Amino acid sequence: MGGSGGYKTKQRDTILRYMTDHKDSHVTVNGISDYLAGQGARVGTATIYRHLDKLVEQGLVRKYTVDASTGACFQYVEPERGCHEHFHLKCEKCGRLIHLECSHVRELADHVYSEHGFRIDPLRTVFYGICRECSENGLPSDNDTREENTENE
Amino acid sequence: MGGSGGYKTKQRDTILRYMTDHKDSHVTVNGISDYLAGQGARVGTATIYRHLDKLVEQGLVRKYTVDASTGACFQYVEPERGCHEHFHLKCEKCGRLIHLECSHVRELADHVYSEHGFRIDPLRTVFYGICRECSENGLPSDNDTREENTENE
DNA sequence: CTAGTTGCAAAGAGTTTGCATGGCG
DNA sequence: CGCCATGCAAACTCTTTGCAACTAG
Repeated sequence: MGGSGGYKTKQRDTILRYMTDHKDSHVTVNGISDYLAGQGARVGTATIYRHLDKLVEQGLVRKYTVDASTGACFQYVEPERGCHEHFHLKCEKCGRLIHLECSHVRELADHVYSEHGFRIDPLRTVFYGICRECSENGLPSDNDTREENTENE
Repeated sequence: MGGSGGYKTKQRDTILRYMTDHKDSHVTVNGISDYLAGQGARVGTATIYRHLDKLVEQGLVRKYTVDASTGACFQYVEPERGCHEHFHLKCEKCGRLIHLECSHVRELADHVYSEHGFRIDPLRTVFYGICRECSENGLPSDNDTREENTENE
């Protein structure tokens, strides 16, 4: 493929380093932008999007969308480690996104694949529900969670 | 408080009927809007969003986001079929929605609740991945699935 | 009559694109 | 020097909100 892939620029470096530094969390374009701005290493939003796109194509970064109005999340994927086997929990009340790294989940994924022939994509799949904090602080009576008009953001 | 749930209006009826008529496919707000406009039963976009939101809260409709720039997808959930009891798998390639009735999943939900304090909402949770048919017919070489997300739409 | 509902348009949020400038090679 | 990369702002798309008119109960 033709050479390209690109020049080695300061911005590309900055973004990639940010991604590798945050490989354990999902980051948003806004988050990157703000952080870099705070570091005095301001990078234009368009540039961030363009690099992230390239990285996704190269398989170095995964992109997933939790909610249409929230914006996409990105995460660095370590080439050596292959696929990350962790899932995400999203609280419908506080909107928090929680990491779930748990052998049970991996087992489930294996089971669904071998028994049902369906290969679950862990990075795309998000479990919706109510997190511990919200179910403790939220309602005294927990008779029906769905009624709680969520302020989805 | 509230009440509601509401008045019985022509628009609500129109939208709900559209949803039940398309229970086997995922629809977008735009799709609904266009279709209704073509039928002479034009309904404002805001109204569609508002009703869909309510229907989601009531558990009659499921919402999921495939891609930020594509818009959210909605699908009617048949109350009689007890879809509240099980989970769904959504194939990212063919778009099919598969019902997963499996004790393993419930076990996982239980585990996540007892160990991680997170209560998963089966109604809203959708597992994304690739279904059996697509992974068999889809790619000639299956050395790397990750690359195959071209026509994601 | 009262309160929820509708629709339009404006406001927001996230993402993409055009274009002139700047930097890598 | 050629060509890709960068930034800014404008353009777009999807979604939400404000508000006045409307309608179900």
